[in-house]
Amino acid sequence: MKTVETRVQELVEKLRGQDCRITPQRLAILHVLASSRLHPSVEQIFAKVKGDFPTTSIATVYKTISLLKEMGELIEFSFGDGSNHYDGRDPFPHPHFICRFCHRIEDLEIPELKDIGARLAARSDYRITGYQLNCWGICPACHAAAGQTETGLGAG
Amino acid sequence: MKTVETRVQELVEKLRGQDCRITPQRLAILHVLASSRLHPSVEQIFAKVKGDFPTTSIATVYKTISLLKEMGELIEFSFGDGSNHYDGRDPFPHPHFICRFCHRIEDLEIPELKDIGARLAARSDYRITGYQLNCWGICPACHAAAGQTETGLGAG
DNA sequence: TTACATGCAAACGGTTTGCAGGGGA
DNA sequence: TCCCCTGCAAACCGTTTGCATGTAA
Repeated sequence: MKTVETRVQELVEKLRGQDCRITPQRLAILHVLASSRLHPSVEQIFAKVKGDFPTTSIATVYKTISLLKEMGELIEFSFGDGSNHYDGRDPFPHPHFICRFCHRIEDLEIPELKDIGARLAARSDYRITGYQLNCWGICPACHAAAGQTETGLGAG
Repeated sequence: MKTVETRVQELVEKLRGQDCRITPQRLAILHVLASSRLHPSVEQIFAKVKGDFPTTSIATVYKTISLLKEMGELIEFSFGDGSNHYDGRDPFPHPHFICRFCHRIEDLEIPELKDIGARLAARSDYRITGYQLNCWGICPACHAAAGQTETGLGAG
């Protein structure tokens, strides 16, 4: 995985290539996106950027996010919690894990599903061009913190 | 797969078991949920129910949906199109396909991923209790209707 | 008869938009 | 300098809530 600064520079160059200007606010947003492993919401990105630029508007965050999304440089997730979440580190589809208790969102390594993308893309009748695999459950921290009663594989 | 009427009766009995009343509006909602293969939104369910009960309120649809969701009798999806979609025919997780052009949502048969649920549940470190696999692409109808340029496996 | 469901309207919260002023290139 | 970007506020829209009335059991 590339470093945070490498990814920021990559995004800067892609924006410049689209005749977009690199403002201090945008740079701060890019840095949050490139460094956040926990798939932040717009509100969370906004909160971090505000630390450096207190006058920042949430509309600016939305506009930059929208720009990057159109360019295919970040993945948008709707986990049904009311707000969307974003992965700006790795815009290529990969499995995610959402803890039912603390709601943290992490990348998930599933070795036996490593080639799921190729398998899906190879299907001839449906022309699959992208996917999202989201898994819900209990993260190690929450599992350790409390005995758990939920078992089996239920809805969503 | 069970018939529409069988599924409606099943839902009726589960609601009765929770001391819920079976009103004509609810019965109509159950019928739409049990018969819709295309994973309707609340607005779409509302439109169908209104055909039989013109005075129906959308709040009633939301309340019944919420009830069934809590009972685990339907799956809720957020595909990022602004509204949630529901599967009341089969509340057990299974892959879905969303057409990028006509936005239809269908169940997807992926034989080689038939045991994905078991594989995920068997993972010891993360206690996975549910999942959603959503695939985006071009449905046969849209593919036939127009030449397509999109290839590869891009973001979500 | 009575507790629950309905339907209306207002509230809510995340997202989008319009616009005047500011600043990157 | 020029055009894009910012920040504010209002609009937007799916969803939730409160409450008086209606109705299933």
